[in-house]
Amino acid sequence: MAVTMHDVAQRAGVSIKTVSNVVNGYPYIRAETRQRVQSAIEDLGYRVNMSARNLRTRRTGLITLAVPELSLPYFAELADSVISAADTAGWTVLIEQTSASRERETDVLSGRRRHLTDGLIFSPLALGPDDIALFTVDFPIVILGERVFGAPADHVTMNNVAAAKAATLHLASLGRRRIALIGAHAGEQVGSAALRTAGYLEGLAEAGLPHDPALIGEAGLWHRSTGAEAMRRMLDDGTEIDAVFALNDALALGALHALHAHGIDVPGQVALIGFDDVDDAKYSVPALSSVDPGRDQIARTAVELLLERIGATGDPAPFRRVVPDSRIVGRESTGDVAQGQEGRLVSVQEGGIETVEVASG
Amino acid sequence: MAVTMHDVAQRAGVSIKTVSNVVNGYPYIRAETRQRVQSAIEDLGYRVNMSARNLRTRRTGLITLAVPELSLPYFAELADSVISAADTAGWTVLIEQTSASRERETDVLSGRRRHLTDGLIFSPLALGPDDIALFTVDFPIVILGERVFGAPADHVTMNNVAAAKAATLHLASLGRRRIALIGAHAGEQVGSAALRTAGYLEGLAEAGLPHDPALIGEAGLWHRSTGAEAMRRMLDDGTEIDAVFALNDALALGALHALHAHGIDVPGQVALIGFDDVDDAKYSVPALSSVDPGRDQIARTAVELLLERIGATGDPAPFRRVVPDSRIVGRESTGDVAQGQEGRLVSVQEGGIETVEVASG
DNA sequence: TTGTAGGCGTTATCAA
DNA sequence: TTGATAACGCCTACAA
Repeated sequence: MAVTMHDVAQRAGVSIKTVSNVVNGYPYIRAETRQRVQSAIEDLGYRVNMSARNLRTRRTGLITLAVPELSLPYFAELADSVISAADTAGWTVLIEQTSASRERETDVLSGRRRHLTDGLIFSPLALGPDDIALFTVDFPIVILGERVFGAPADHVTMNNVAAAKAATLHLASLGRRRIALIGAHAGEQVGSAALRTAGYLEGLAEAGLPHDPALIGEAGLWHRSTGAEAMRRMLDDGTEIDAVFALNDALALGALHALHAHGIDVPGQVALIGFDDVDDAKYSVPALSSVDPGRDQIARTAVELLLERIGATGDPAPFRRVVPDSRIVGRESTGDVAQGQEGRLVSVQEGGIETVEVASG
Repeated sequence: MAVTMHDVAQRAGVSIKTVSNVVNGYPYIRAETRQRVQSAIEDLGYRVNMSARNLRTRRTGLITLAVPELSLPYFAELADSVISAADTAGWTVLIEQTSASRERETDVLSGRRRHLTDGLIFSPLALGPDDIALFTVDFPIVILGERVFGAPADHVTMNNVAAAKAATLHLASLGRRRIALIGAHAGEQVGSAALRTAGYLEGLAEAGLPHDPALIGEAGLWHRSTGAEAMRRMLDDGTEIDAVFALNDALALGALHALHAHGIDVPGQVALIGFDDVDDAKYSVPALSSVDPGRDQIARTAVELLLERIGATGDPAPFRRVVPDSRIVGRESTGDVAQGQEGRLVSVQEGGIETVEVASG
């Protein structure tokens, strides 16, 4: 049977409450008493029973991070950052994988596991603006991305349009004229695909390049395999290109594979840039240029906002939308650095913080 | 204030116990009563309070998975598999990152979070055979890997020696004579590095190749960067090689980068094989041959063994050691397939199950 | 088939 | 500075 505060109290010859005080760092305890309790705790190997504490305090000390899939490097790295940030603040993270399915994303908001944690950092991929009502719940949420603006929650997003535009302009500045896009979602109005595509189009316009639909490659899921397929299709169609902007790094690495398979030199014949700046990017051959959307800052900010709201009392603060700075990192795949050299910072797109008006939930 | 069973009972005009029975699927309830309770639950938006249930049942429904780092693709994919397997069985996974530090690994066994979950799947990287005593705890553990054999726990391990030997023999079978190893840990007696190195030496011996210390490249951490460095050092030293066995895929991808930077053709001049068969392997250029250690089966087996032990009553079953089959997957980097083709199965090393004698903890 | 009583281990309240 | 006592919300016995 597990050791309880009762056992410790008995052994130390004090009351249960005193043990509790010692455990929780209550300051007004005689040093001698504290010492005796500490010894008893160690002798008995006592550990606080979290379930009991949680029941009593109505807090679990856990937050949920809901992402599509951990095996996607971007989300694995994000999870790493979120866990570390939460850990520093003394909190523990529970990860939910949604597989980007509508059902599982809904479940995250109202399912079985909901009452296990005190708050949610949520990166939705299936839910959209029509589902805002689902976000009206009795626990704080921080939403990553811009699929569901208007939901009663804080948002931490990427600088998608500005960063995509900057990436496109960077390719244009290298003299590329036939810039393909890989990863588009036809007809979608919200989400990263739509925003990054918009940025791409803005970039083309600003560079004075025409928009050719043949240069748009669809890819529903942003995996290496779909990136490779989309690239292959475009090449097989005989579409003439001299640059590729892939909407994330997985797509870019897949595209790189397909380009290589077609005997096309990167960056000689085709310059390539991705998005996310995952760790892999540095080590592909050639090393992949990418957009660094400020992942670590996103993670830290999300945890910060969430814990702030969990700890908040009184009137709810207005919701905020935070956009970290993003950066274009030039590497070998755009010829920004010679082979074997580190990536270099090409440009920075500034983010910002704004307050969002939402009917309080 | 949150809705409790009490509120539901009142609304449905039944006792608390009846609500509890409905919630927990107790069969002997009149359909009409059940219906009434269900409606009350929905009207009120009632959710079970997990803390209270956990306190009462002494179960949390959570298990911990402790790994070094999620940003390492192998562990991200392992976590994905473990979460999925646990989810299927109705369990939730809490991930702890240890950064392979001794302190954090010890913490996993006895720290603050220990009482949050019912069991532990642990992939230690710092603790070793001298720390077996730490594993004598009052909750079940499944250990991944073979650093701490003898600990009172079930083990799920890779077929390290046999698989490494097979990988080495595969390179030899391609006519390679100067097979380098990347990722060795000098002086270490336990752990993946030691075992895979042993397999490499066995492979060399069986192929009748001499062991040349110049062909052994050290790399403490198995990251892409350290793999690239180790490879670079060896190349800069002018060591003659025609094949590389990297002890994991991250090292292999780093090595590939370094080989490329030196203008060396893979597999033309140097054949390359990794270990882990992470998703990246398929999409590097050239696609990376690798050892598939049976990750998914490892995850499923670990979850299965753990849940079995959590649910066990009565005398403890003897500890088991399970070794899934491993496979050599040949791709472009060993010239096993032509460019653009899928990998092919080169060989299978059979694992097995054995019972381990350990003084019961 | 349903209800009542009691306790799981902790923290909050209020005295002492 | 410390102690008694009452919840927190649920489940297990046992009774009806």
